[in-house]
Amino acid sequence: MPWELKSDRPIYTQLIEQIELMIFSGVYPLGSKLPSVRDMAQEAAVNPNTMQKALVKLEEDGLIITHRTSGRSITEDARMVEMAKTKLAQEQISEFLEKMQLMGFEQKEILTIIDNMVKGMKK
Amino acid sequence: MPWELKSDRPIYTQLIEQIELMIFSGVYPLGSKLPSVRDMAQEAAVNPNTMQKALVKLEEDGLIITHRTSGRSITEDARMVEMAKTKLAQEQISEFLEKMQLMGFEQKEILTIIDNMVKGMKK
DNA sequence: ATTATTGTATTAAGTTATTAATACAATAAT
DNA sequence: ATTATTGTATTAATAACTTAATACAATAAT
Repeated sequence: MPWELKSDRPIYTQLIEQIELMIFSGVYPLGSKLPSVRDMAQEAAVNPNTMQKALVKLEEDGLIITHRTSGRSITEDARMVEMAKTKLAQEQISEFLEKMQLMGFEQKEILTIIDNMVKGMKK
Repeated sequence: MPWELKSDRPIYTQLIEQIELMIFSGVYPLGSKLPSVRDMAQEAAVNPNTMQKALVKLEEDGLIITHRTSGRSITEDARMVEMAKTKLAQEQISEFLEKMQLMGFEQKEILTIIDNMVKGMKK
């Protein structure tokens, strides 16, 4: 796992994204144990608190479970992973729709525009 | 125009939004002259540079034209206003779609989810 | 030509957010 | 019981961003 950390955005958000992807893609299988905060921090060459911050967020999203003194593990509930994915998506979406409405777009317009843009996307 | 400025977000972004709405809604008609930066700043009870920052952004978006020493005016081109609106929208959208794709969503999924959420919106 | 008004550039101050350093608390392992 | 390992909490340092203060430059108005 090549932790790719750029400096144009907060490190902890990048950690969140990459760990998420590792969970979604099975690098960390459902139910498996995660390395300790300190180990993960060292591997990513990051301060333990920064890694901690990322892990706490992932826990809030339901992807990770914390066992007070015996470390953390990935949830065993596959639906939970799907839900977390969807929850994150919906956060993005409502944030997005809110902005669009503030800009004065009607719902129909929004759908039309997105539809066009999606069609215009590569692949 | 009751400049409503809260402190939970940068002031200049709020200025941008409100001026945009004033343009879209005709408070500042196409081609009309804007008050000077200093006047607008005073009216909004804000530092001139903060207002300046907002105006520069609006200019980049094509809504406003700057006449070096004789102030600024709203563009006369109605299509320009529409385009600016659309441009802003598309920035929001591509940013959004990018995130969604990073999260591993397929295009079809994205459309479906948005469709559902829009249907669930009030009004 | 002078003055007043315009936008701009530069710099500093203030504020918020991010990251790091360190100490603490709980418990599994021995 | 002791020790080592775990996550947590608190505080400090750093960095980034936002806002403000001030000085500059260009030109329309007189």
